[in-house]
Amino acid sequence: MLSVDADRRRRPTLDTVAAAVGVSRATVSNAYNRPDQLSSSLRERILETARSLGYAGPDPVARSLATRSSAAVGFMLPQGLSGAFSDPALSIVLDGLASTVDGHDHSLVLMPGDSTGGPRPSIVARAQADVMVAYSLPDSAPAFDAVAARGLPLVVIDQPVLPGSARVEVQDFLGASLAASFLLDQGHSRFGVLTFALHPDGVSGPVSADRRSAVPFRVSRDRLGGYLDTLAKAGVKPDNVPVWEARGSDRELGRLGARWLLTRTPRPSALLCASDQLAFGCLQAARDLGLTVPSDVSVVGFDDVPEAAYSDPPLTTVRQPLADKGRRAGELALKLLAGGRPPRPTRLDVSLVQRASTAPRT
Amino acid sequence: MLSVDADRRRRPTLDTVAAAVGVSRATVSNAYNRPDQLSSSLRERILETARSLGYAGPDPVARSLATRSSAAVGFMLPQGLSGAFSDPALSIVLDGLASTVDGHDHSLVLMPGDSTGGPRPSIVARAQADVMVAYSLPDSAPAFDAVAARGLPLVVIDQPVLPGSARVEVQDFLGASLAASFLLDQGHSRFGVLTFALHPDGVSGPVSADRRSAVPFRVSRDRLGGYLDTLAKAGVKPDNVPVWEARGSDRELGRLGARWLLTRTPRPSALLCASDQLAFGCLQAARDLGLTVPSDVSVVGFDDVPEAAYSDPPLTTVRQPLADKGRRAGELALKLLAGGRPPRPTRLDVSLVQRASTAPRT
DNA sequence: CAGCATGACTGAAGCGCTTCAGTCATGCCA
DNA sequence: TGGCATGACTGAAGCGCTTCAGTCATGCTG
Repeated sequence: MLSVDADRRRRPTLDTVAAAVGVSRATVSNAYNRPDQLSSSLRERILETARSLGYAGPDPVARSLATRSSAAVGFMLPQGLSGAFSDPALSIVLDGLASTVDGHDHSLVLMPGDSTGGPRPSIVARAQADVMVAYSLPDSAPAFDAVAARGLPLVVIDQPVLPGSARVEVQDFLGASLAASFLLDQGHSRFGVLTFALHPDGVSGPVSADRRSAVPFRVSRDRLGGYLDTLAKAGVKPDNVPVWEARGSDRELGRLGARWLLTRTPRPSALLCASDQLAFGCLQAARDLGLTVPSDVSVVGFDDVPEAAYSDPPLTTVRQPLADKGRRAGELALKLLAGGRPPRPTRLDVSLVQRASTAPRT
Repeated sequence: MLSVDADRRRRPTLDTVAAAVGVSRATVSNAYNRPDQLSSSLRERILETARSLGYAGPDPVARSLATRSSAAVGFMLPQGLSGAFSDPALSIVLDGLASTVDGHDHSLVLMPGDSTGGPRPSIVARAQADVMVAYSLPDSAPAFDAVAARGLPLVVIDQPVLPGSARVEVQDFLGASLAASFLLDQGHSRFGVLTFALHPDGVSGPVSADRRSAVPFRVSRDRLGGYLDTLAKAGVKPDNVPVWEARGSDRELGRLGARWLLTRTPRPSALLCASDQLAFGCLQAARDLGLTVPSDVSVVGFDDVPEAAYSDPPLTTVRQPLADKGRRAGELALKLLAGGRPPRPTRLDVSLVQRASTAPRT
């Protein structure tokens, strides 16, 4: 402990190096940040001395203070990382984002959410980032106020418009509607819907009518709405469509919900899921119950994660360009950072990918 | 652009608030950080004024500079986030870590690696974190020097000891050896091994003898070594065991490698994989080739990710306590931050989980 | 050779905050 | 009433860096 403290206290600074070389602090700073401002021989000498003194370069924090920029983008998640990373869709988005900002020498600060459906405001208030990206937080999450209070630029992904923020999103409603139409065309008439969280309260279970109103997660709202509205237009009353809400989007929660859905009477001949993970759970549940997909029951997912092509059977699903979503968000973040105005929202396309988990109703 | 700049310039600071309330800057600071240092009525007044002025609390960067602590832990990855997050094992570790540090109001800064097998030194040098966690980087990655140069405390996961660093690791060699012994006991004698990267150069393919030496990734080294040494002790010469190196650890790369392994002559009756993801790829490859698991070929994985219980067939695999690994790393990081000395390495247990992807040789 | 552009380096003013040694009433005890 | 502990607040010294307006030789032009 003592020695750590001592280490800290002794760490050389710009001044140390400047004194050792016999130049001004500004010159040493220039040696690192503006090589064109000094002769290369002097620069070499400075760098060499720095090395021998154990000086690792300008302190990032002090640098950030002086430049008023921390070269980092904050990423706000609706839940803890556990839930987050078990969702491959998020991983892909995050990767797209990370590679974009990393390419511009910005780092990524992760801000996990809690039961309120987003990071705590105190976390946001203290995060060392100069632009924030929100990923599918509930509408009016407290985190948004915290971002606004700091006056940080904001990019939202899968989120309704917020004043002054840039936005990238996917046509979730349309995608869901494509899937529902497809199944209707295949002759199905008894449906079940499996959605992920409608509310951030961590509840799983059958969805009552009142829980279906004022859904704060836009994605859930649109996918569920896209399914139910399309069915309703075709004459399938929402009241006759059992809906299960899973508190997260993973395979096991999907299995649980699907078990419930597949034991309703009459049994649905088609299951519409809000994500591929949930759909994988359905495949499992069907197996558990001795049902065959797709002859006994058709299943569609949403996202088209890579695994959807390899499941057994391969999944019919709604494709959205996940990596693009992340990349685009990264570009927007960098643009806002550079002082750009938020452009009009980027809307990404969806399409239905037909594989083997669906079949015409026999 | 103008307005953003103006916004920036106008943002209130502690001084603005202090002046507005008519107290000293120190008192405003105390209102936020040491409520016991002033009367609660004054504190209320300060907070109220701050709110009305649009002051969001002390600037995190300035605060970090003054306190010489950025309340963040850096996480260094061997690859880009894409590869990283497609690996559920990493996600789980990261979640354990994140929830631990988040509970102590520390944030998480991600530092993705590149083709050198770790984050670029420049990234490390500029990262605003006061402790670093390295996850399975290659031995002597340049990132380590950068950490050392900054004098930051370091926690390594799955990594050989580095002077002054804390360490948590899993008994990979033992785990691999358990799996190999098990298959030997089951009567198998023709094996194939599927490993993830031995070197950070992004090469996939059959592994030659020279590539097998001086493997910089400890995990790869130990798992591969555990497999081959155990087989060798039982009389199965390493030269007779085909080994495929996948450049990453995902299902598709596994499938590719398994296709090669399963088309060797004689065909292996058992496949030993360095990860569950690779093993899932084997299951797929076997299906592709019209082989049945486990009657035609047995497959074992490594990690025991949740999905291993649900694959078809469920995977026999080596279990390691992934979440614990992350949590423990988080605790160590916090401990080092508090000035603690690195304790002796934490060694986590492994065990073999038998499921349905293995069978006695017929 | 005067005049001037150029290159190389410096001084000092911040960036916004924390912290610690004080200062100054106040109230209490003997 | 003197002495002193206590609570409330302040002044000023940093934290380590960037940046911009200079300063000062130096060499080039006409």
